[in-house]
Amino acid sequence: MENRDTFGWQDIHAEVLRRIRSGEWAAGSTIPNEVDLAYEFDCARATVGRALRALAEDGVLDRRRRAGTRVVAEPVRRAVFAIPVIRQEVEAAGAPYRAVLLERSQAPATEAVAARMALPPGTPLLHLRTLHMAGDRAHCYEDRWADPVLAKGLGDAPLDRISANEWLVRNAPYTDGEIAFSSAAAGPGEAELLGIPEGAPLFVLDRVTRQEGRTVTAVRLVYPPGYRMTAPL
Amino acid sequence: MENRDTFGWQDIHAEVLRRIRSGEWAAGSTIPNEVDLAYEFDCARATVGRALRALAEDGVLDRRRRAGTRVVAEPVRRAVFAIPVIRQEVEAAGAPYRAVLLERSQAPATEAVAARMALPPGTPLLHLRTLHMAGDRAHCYEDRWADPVLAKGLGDAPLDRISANEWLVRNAPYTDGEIAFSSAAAGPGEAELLGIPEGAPLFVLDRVTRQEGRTVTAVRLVYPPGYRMTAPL
DNA sequence: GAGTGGTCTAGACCACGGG
DNA sequence: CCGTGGTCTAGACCACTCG
Repeated sequence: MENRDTFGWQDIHAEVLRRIRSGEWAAGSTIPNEVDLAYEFDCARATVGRALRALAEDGVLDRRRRAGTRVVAEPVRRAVFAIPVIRQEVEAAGAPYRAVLLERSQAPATEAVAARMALPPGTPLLHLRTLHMAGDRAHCYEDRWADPVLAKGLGDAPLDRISANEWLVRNAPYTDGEIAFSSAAAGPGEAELLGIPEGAPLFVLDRVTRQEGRTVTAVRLVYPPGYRMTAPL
Repeated sequence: MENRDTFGWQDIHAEVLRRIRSGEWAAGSTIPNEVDLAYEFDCARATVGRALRALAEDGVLDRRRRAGTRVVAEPVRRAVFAIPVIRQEVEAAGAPYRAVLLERSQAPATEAVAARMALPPGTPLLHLRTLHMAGDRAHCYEDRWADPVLAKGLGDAPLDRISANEWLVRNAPYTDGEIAFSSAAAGPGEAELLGIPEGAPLFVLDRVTRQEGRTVTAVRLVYPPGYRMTAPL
């Protein structure tokens, strides 16, 4: 439709990507510098910079002062997963969401939990176990441990309206953390709660969040077989 | 060390994030516009824009023309996973890497594969099965199907030096695709190849890549129990 | 219609780090 | 040292969309 005679940064982004994909600019090679590209595309240097910065953030280019901009040799494939809010995940599937609070207690950290949270074993912690229901079917099982100091108030919060996760997001912000996916065989308790055979292959999501180096909460979400966590590439 | 009297975009980024985390700017509320913030921080509007854009890319802010910039109410947690190159993954663990090509053949697409690749069942495809070894231990099992036209040459390529994955990265670029994680019980074949009991909980990575809407390759990587895919939060 | 963010410019200075 | 990318500025125009 349009006959453009100028280039925006997205056009440059696309053109550079095309040259890389086509092999015109080989993996590992240095591409022209910003000034030269600005001349070629007849635009300001900042516009080229904007395009190249985006490609660098995508992991396609490696940019260094003085050394120039290189095409990354082995592009590490990165996938950005949107970790769903369980309530929304269930409702998006068209099922009514309900959470069943199985346990909320003060308990000393077990060996395993202490290791995950980088605390001495026996440290008093808040322990919450929740079953997330999609209609009358179990969607996933949540086993959460939280620091009673950093998450002060969680022990008494009304968790019928908002989940422990939502409470923590609002009241105990984190500065960093990790997430991990893995698989595990269903134990007797998990099997009964989720309504699946013992030993069934579970999908496990472990998440630890910290505030200034101190662990706020460690949560394990366990999904029955068939659950898929997907992301665009 | 330094006593700064000006603000860079990263300083503004940090300060805005602090105001959000502290509740000074509540979730869901609209924050001041770029012009006002530029006045407050005594800098150019573009500098504020740079900081706010970064926060929007992080999923913390929602920016709309005319409507202004709002603090996202339920920040969708995003995790960026670096999908490892298997050779590097193994060598990083200190084990010698070796790939065993179990099968390389032309075969018609099965129902399941046809569905995954959005092709009619029976379409002739390239089928490669590889066992990735870490020392004398199986690290993961790869089951790959590829379009023989888009991946022309893969059928004859010497896969002892570079893997099918590396060959495809170099010779059959993709424009888009998806990746998915899930769990599954080990079948008899997988169990024997990986040296684990039948029915053991596998960690499964499915990846499909396309070029201009046409599927280039569909690959399934199967890891034995204990494997973890981690990412910073 | 008007206010907001999105983009671009032409120029400037700075910070890093390869040679 | 000095070329490169990183950042900032002051201004301008545009695109979107809410009221």
